[in-house]
Amino acid sequence: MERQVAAVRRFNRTVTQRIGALDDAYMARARPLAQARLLWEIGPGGAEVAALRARLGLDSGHLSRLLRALEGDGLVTVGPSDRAGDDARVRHARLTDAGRAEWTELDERSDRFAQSILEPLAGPHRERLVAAMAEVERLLVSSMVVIEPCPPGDPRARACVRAYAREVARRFDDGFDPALSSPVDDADLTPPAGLFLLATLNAEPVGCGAVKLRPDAPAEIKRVWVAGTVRGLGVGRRLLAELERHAAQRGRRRVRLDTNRNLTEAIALYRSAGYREVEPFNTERYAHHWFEKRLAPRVER
Amino acid sequence: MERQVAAVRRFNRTVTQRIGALDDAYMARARPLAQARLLWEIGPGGAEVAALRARLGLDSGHLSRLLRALEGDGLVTVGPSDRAGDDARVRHARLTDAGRAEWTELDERSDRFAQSILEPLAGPHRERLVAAMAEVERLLVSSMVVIEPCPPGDPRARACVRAYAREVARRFDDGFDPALSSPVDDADLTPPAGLFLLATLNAEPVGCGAVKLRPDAPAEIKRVWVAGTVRGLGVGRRLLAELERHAAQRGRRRVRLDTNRNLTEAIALYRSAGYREVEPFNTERYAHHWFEKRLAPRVER
DNA sequence: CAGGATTCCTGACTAAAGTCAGCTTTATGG
DNA sequence: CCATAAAGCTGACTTTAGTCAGGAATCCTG
Repeated sequence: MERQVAAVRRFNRTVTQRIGALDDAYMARARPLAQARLLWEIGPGGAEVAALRARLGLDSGHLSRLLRALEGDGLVTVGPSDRAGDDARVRHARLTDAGRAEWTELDERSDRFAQSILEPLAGPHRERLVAAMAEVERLLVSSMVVIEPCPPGDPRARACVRAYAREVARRFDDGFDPALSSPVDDADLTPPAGLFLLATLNAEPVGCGAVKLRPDAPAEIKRVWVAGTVRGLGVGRRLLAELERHAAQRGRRRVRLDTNRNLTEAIALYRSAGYREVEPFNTERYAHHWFEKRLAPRVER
Repeated sequence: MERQVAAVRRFNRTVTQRIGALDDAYMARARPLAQARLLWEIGPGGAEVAALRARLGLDSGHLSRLLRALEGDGLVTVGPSDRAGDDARVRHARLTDAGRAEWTELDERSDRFAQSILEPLAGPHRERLVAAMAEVERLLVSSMVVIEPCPPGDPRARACVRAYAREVARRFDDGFDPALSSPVDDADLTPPAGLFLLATLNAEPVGCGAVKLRPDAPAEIKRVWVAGTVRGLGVGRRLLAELERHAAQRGRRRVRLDTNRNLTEAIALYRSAGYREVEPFNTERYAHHWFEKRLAPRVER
């Protein structure tokens, strides 16, 4: 671990600092960095002011002033949304022609900067750098995924469950009709009857998982799903572990689940997480495999 | 190439930006970021003011003021070097006990930050991240190596040649006595009689190479050396290519060199760069292999 | 439709960063 | 020993960044 920490620190120092500083220098033209970044973030398609504030993490007053500055330079116009019926409080920033030209310039500079990094390297090294960068990026992204309890009625939770249903419908041999599957009630996934976990990346939902805690039955895990964009990065495993931890904490000694034979990664995950296949314990229409795992009793924490 | 540029840009954006910002946040305690960075950079061993200025890229006035601020807080003392005989204009910054305590705190924060990146990842992913980070770092470092012509009498050039002699003395079966080797005159490596190239990383010399251009003989390459810290990153290949380019530009159609059998990486490099082994063309005491390469005639540029 | 919540804006600041000219002290090369 | 250069300091700025309290317009909810 110590060695790993040292490696991460060295990386932060050389890469983050140096590249970061250079990137800023390339970005800032005659303009203050914050303005350049904002212009960039608005982009050719325009953006809502609220979204910009969230993405750049700026104070509302500060952002307003930056927008006024860009407006003053004739690069941006800020006005209400063009679609009628939209919330008229929400304002929309758009690039003018001059702004678009400036944006293109920034885009090209960014390209040139990336090229200047690749250019001194010989072909194979170049390919290795790109591959390693992609790997770092993927893994860092996955380490930024946050998992927390969430009411199953939350819109983000609903979005995940819908995505889950869509995917399952695509992958099951005979499609998926929710009406034929045993239904799950929101109340069963709300503490203390159960728990729904939501995985988010930068506040965007990217996964979910739930556990049902019936009074004197084994805990039952449902709806473990991970978005394609972060699959293969251990998010599923983290969700599962978190659900098991919760069940153990609530005194359950066993946890079980059923799954479809086409969900091969899920089955692999369950096996490698210590689940053993058992006889069917329900009559779920779409299930082919039933798993169970014994939990070590855990102290309340 | 386009795909690679896009990958680098995505990396710059997500990794550099996010990690960079977080790193700053961890670094800055109650103190302004620039002060914290400076304190960190001074380190437990102290540092010369000029070195700090170079490393942090700060204006002399700005740095002075930052030092005064840290001095005012009792964290740093600035005075002349402790060794007698040193240049008394050069001032040396040292941490006080309080400053050392603060430094330790920053060090621990940096550790904690690195841990917070690793912690959400499962073991194997963690190892992959560390490996990928190391790879990115090495390759980026290599892409920051600058190769340029340099007078062979320059102190940095001399340092490289000394390092070359030391290494060669260690690796040759029978040591290396410069007196027994055919001597190379500085004048032969100075334009137009020849060329000496220096490879530097952040202004530190990390490699060299030279070519001798006798009037009507093939160009002869000498003293290609790369420091251990950047070996395996294509610096040797770049040096070689640059020397060949120069020879071609000066009208030479062939370039040759001799080498010792123990310099296996060098031999592999020459072969893969298109050199073919030829009969001995000189009586160099330490040479076992003689190589030659035909150059494509190149237009002046 | 009243009252509260949202969204964005402005005014009035403070803090930090960065710039530049000129000064003092110390080295160095004839 | 003198002229010149180099290292670092101070004073006197300007520019950016960031904060916070209110205020107008718009929306939502009962």
